[in-house]
Amino acid sequence: MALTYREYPEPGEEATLTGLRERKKQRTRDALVVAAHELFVTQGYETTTVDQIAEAVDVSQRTFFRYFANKEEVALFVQDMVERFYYEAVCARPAGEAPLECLRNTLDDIWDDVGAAVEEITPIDLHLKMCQVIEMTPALLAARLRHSLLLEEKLVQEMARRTGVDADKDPRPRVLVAAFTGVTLTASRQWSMRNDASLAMAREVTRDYLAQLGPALCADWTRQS
Amino acid sequence: MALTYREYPEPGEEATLTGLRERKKQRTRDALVVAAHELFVTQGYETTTVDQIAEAVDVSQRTFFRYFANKEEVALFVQDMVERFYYEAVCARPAGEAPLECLRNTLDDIWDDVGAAVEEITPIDLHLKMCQVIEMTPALLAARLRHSLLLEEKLVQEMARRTGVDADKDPRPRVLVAAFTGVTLTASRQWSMRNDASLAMAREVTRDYLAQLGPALCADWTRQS
DNA sequence: AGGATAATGACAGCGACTGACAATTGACAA
DNA sequence: TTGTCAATTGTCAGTCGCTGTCATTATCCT
Repeated sequence: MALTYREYPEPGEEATLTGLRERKKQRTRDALVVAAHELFVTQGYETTTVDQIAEAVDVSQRTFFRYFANKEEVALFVQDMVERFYYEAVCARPAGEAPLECLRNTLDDIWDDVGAAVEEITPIDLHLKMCQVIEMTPALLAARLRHSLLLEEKLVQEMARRTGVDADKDPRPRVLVAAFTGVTLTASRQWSMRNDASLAMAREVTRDYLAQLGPALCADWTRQS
Repeated sequence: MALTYREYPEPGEEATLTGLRERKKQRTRDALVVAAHELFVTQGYETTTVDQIAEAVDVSQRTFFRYFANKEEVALFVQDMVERFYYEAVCARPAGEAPLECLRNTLDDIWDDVGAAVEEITPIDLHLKMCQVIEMTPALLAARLRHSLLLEEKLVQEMARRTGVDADKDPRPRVLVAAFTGVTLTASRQWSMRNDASLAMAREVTRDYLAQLGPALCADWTRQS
């Protein structure tokens, strides 16, 4: 069970589109993603078989499994792309920012670019509906949380690097990132369960939730925040 | 895919040990748990088949699936028991405490009782090794995170109830619980990866991590905390 | 003791996934 | 252009997780 996606920009390896072969592979993979998402959204994840997905793109089931290690992977493909996107945006931040600011500001900044990146693979509407399917489907939700944990570890390393602390001695990088991603996940979960979900809405909800991090830890909730 | 365990104390339904039938079922179930955990610990989760577990307890594979909805469930059985244990301890707390204090103090208080509760089913050593297997095995880690999310939602409701706020309007209960469980999960993860893991150690690591919640959110990490 | 009820075993079947091998297709040099 | 090599794909067989069904066995209750 690969934890990273094969076929995708390894660090240092450009996504070379040269050659008919490469282009054909990209097209097949994207077609599989879109076809799978459409099936998942219309008839549900569990009730969709891999054979159906393969048939929709007219490849063999075996070929499907050469592109995606398992059925979950094709379902989480776009979300994972967004996560990689976020991580790289964090790494590209100026050095001056405080850790929490860095994580939060990055999130606030990338939404438009995320939308563009998603559109290159699948219609945004489909992606939004797919987000709901992920939240609704236990197996997908579980896989999503595990993927988030992988991102978390990478963010921990980056925060430690930025601040010059040792993540193995000082718990603060882990604590910060854990709290941050915990709140972010909850926000995205609450967001996707709304029926008026949109990218703009995601930005707002996430911002609101993160703004409550300080007040929520406070002892006294009697005053309205 | 059941999200709760069948056969187990539903609210209001006592775990009646009356009757030979009930006792026999409990024994079979516990035997399955112990046999499964021993196999998982010695030869790994993925490489252990359900047939092997069933054979070790001398029941049919079909019977195994009458006790556990899937292979994951038997692996997470004890951890889930601990989570239920924690939740009920939270609900039994005095009303005066502030939300974060309540969650933290409960955690600090229950470790001994948790140990006793675990011992009733499986040797603690086995459970500790099983915790490591869970962290190491992608499928189990994913399932564990999803189960934690279920607990999270229950804790949100309880925190909202205690403080008299509406969890659908006020984001603070969700934000607090998300940050708290995020940090707690990270702590338990770091703990279980140590090779000197013990229950006492778990208490310490978790306490340390939670104590860093405030400082970690702080802008300035230049001073050693 | 005996009938109702619950637990189990045996079996057949589906879907996810994998290894192996043969067939096809694009890349590249002669 | 053509022939060779390597990458991609399809086919097939097989394992494992999991489920429905039905006959069999074991407990419960009067």
